[in-house]
Amino acid sequence: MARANLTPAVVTAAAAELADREGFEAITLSALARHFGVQTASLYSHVRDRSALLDRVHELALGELADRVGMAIGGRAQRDALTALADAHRDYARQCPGRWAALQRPAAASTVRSEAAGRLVALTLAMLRGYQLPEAELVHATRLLGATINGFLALEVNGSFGHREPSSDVSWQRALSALDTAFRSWPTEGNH
Amino acid sequence: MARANLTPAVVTAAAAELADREGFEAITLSALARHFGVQTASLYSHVRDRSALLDRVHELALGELADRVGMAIGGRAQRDALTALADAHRDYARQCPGRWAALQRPAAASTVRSEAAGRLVALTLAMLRGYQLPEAELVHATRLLGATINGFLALEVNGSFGHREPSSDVSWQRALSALDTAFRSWPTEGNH
DNA sequence: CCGAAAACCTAACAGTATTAGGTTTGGGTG
DNA sequence: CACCCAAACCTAATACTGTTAGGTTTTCGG
Repeated sequence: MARANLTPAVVTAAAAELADREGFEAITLSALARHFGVQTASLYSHVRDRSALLDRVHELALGELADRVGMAIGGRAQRDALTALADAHRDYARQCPGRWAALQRPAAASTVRSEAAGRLVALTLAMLRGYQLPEAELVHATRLLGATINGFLALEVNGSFGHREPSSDVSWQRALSALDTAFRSWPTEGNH
Repeated sequence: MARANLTPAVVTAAAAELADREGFEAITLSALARHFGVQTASLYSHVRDRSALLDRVHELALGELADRVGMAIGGRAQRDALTALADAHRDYARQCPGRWAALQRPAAASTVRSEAAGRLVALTLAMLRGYQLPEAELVHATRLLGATINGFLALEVNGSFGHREPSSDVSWQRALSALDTAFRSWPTEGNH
């Protein structure tokens, strides 16, 4: 049998595809080894352990998401930019559910310092700056934005909205409207 | 050795305490068996399998959360009620992180129909009705509320906010203000 | 061409869930 | 009170999983 000639990047990519296909929990060294026609133990030449592999998938997903967000918000401002950023997240969660799930676990220290993380933060801040918030409030706005988007998508992905009417698309519009309003009329000091 | 005299409820309670102490992933039949001084296989007399056990913890947590929310929002309305409901969630997530984590996984069909779930939904709707939203919008408001609260707490619990300044308490206040504003000025038809 | 690094393997261990079937125990009934 | 049966518990086995240690093979650059 020809050898697989694996690299950390190849293993990580396969893990991401496996996660999208069969769920994040399906990322297993055994399954990957089977996929490559290799012994499980051999993977340890390319990845420190399972946890490190999941961290790599996390960072991969972060980079892909940042790419999409960058494409989406270019040239837009305020609600248009907000919608573009949020929809980019939502499309990613739907098209790559396994990768997206990888983003829900705590980021490794190295991921926090990664280029991908910095890029996504920068894009988010760029979008928010269109709302002219006080500089000191940007961090709170970022947290609210992340909480709402991730919270909504988590509920949507795991089926908490049921398949009930009305469609969650309408709820999504309402959520974006609420965020847009919040950013346009952000409370200032004294106005708790 | 005297026998443990287990019941499904006792096993579930121990699983919940284990989760709060060592994390949701630490809920393992082996660990519970060790805790009770019993063979792992013996637990299958009381619980169908691990998945069913996690579902039971989920439902237990749902009931406890509904209790707290019920206590919290009594006699309050609008922002006071919103704050009480949200803080009840937040306190629960902090004091019972393992139980709270159990709520993040998809609810079993039986849990959806459970008394606890119905009670929490009813309390949430009661709070929202104080805002005089159109009846057809209650679903969307509920989804936004759940998304924001769960999303915020998920980010807070897994340390995504870092331990950076400013404290997430301020961000929490901002999020509640945003929700309060959203509910008070909910978009009506034509007002996208 | 050859030597070293990288890729891969075998072997082993530990922990986990799960099933099948047997044993003990305790409480209600004849 | 004896018995008996259902529930509680056990033993034994299987099948995964992750992980480490150390050996073999392939490949590629000098």
